[in-house]
Amino acid sequence: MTRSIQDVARLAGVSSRTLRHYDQIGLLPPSGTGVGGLRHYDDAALRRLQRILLLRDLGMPLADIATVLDEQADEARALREHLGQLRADQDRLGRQITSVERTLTALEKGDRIMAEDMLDGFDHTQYKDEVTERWGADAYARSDAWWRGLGPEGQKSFQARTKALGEAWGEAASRGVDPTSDEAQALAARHAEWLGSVPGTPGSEQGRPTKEYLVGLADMYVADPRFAKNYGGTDGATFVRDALVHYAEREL
Amino acid sequence: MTRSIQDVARLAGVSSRTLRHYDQIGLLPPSGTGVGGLRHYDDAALRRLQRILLLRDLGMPLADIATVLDEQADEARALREHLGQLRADQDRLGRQITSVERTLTALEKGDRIMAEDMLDGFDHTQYKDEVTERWGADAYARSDAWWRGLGPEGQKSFQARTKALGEAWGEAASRGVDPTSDEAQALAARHAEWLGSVPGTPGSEQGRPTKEYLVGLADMYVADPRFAKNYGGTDGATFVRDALVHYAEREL
DNA sequence: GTAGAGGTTGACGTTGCGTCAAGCGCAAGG
DNA sequence: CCTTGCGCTTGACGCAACGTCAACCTCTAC
Repeated sequence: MTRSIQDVARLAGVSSRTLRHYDQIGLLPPSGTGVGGLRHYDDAALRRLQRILLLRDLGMPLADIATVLDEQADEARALREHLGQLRADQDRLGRQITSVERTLTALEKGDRIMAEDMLDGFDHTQYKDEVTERWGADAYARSDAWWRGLGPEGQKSFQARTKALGEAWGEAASRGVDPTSDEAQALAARHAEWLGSVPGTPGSEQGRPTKEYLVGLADMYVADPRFAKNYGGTDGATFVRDALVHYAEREL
Repeated sequence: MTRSIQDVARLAGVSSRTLRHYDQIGLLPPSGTGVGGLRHYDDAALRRLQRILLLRDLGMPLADIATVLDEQADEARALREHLGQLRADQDRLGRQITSVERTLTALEKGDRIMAEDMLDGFDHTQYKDEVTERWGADAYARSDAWWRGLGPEGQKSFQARTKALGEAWGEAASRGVDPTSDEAQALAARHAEWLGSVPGTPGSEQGRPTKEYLVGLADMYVADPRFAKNYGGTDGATFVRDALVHYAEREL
């Protein structure tokens, strides 16, 4: 028994266009054609369609489905590879989500927080006492809440960005780049954007730190060895400061 | 001061093609053009590019970015909507991942037994090579040892039970029985018990398969025609799967 | 004079179909 | 007999975000 393209489409819950597409790419040719080129499908074709749709629903590209079904490829291996792809996508989505959440938080509440987490080797509790003393226990609590709210993924993502930024600075410093050069200024822009993504940073409501905050922070990078070590010591920190100050005066 | 397209591309870490694309769609026109149509970009364009790239990295479509940046749209609202989209994608991915994992589990652990005794007309050596290749000689040897250990009587008995079970499923499926009905659930129980009697089945130590194994297997019945044909094709296999999944969720 | 670097404008390829557009075969109705 | 109309056919464009040629131009350096 054979069915028309519409019958098959209804049975399988897809459009007839999809079936013609599958025919076109050779994924599912009809079992035969009648007058006027009308496609008809037998049970074998239906079963093949079911397998196709299952794999498709798993997110596998049609090209991969074709090879798996046609060439008796190692189905398990294909699925494992596909699983890796899916997990990678999920990770990326998770990072994007925490980023968007962070941006939203900054936009909506503009919470108070200080830069201790990322400036101090990523141990955001390391300077708890100092932070508490300087900005109050309340501020610390909120900062801590923000940090924990990021979740493991978000924290890792944030640390990765922080680390990448620090390395870019260090690399540019070691090459003796001019702090006022385009390259250094681009880094400064990234730095400012990064700061702006941290809720509580003065100016983060606008997505970028205030000029005063940025300049003050830049000085601190040089003055405070805990900061300086993240940028290759005093020399590196000096470079960073000069670049940031230059940036702040021009852009902010 | 203005920069060439390559300068901007390097500074921002994108390709010049991307910049020309952004020009083409009106997202980021160059601040001016020189001889021969050479594009050049000023600082304002660079800042706009930075914002574009930030939003792009958050996974926002270029079209949305354009509206957000140009029409002073509600950025927070746009981000929230985008966040919803991201979360939906993540959910879908999560479901796909668990589905693939289940399918893989069934493929890797289940087929070891099923490939020989049930899927292939009860010729348990027919796919010896395939089994050996996929899961190692050790796995095949153990399965084979179990099978031989049953003796002629035991083997005949097992085959009879297997055959009877398959026929009962097929008969119920053809009558259009509800997978959640008592009748179908009783069959599911028999099926689970049957599985539990096969050494190597996850959970067989307790005499019944684990929930995960049963659900994964159920999916395979639909996905793999070698399984499906034992239950009257895809339709029958779908019925069996639905009944088994329902059973697994309630009983295991 | 000529090569090379760096730029330009097309235009096609990618993925999985949705969505017209134009035309054909067959049945019912006027 | 002719017209509708349904169901189907084969193109062909559109979408997202560019990558990747291809052909051509302009300025500089040797």
